[in-house]
Amino acid sequence: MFENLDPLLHQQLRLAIISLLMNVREAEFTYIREKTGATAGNLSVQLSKLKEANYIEINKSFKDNYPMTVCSITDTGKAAFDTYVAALTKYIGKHQ
Amino acid sequence: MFENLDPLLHQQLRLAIISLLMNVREAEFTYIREKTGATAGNLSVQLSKLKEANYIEINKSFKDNYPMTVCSITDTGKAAFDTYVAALTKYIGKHQ
DNA sequence: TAAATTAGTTTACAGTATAAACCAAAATAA
DNA sequence: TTATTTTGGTTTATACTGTAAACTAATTTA
Repeated sequence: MFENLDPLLHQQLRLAIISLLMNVREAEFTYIREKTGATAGNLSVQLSKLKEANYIEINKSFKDNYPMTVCSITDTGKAAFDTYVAALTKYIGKHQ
Repeated sequence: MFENLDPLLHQQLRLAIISLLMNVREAEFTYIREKTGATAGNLSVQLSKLKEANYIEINKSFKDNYPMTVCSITDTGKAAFDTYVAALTKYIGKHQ
């Protein structure tokens, strides 16, 4: 009746990150930080977890002499998000 | 951009409980346990948290000489669920 | 009368989330 | 030039949470 909700996605900040990345090709660390309102520390940790699960890719480079971290969602991440949304919808389905 | 998700509702079992109670006038402990697949211990803890927040009411009585715990959602709980669903929808909105 | 079942609660532990502390380089101010 | 601040992060300590296991207590069954 109630499917399991992917614990990696069922967390506010990580869900917000993935939600953002579903809508853009890629996004900078700073951009994600601003959009989500997260602290840099927290964001760094949660991005690492998403990367470990292969839900996102992280590319570190330099831009104007400053480090720049660019993130993008993987196919695995997209699929996980779709599955999560489908499951979640069954919890809240009749009431949206 | 991303509203906060009520942490009390943003948890699988508690969300399942509330989701169930949105659809019935009241439900027994055992019924909720079967529907959610939770262990009795976990269910007991999470019901207590929902009660503390006044999201549900818990009535303990006896039925056929056995204790019987009956739960129902409060107006506060209904409002919280609606708010939660509205917020959550913004995270997953475009992809449902 | 011993064992199993029903219906829970309590609690100890593992896992998670988060902010604070930290790092390093670059830019700016004094 | 040298101190201070800013940028862009990472690491880590702590508090919080979720969960299963252990427990309680009454009842039923063998």
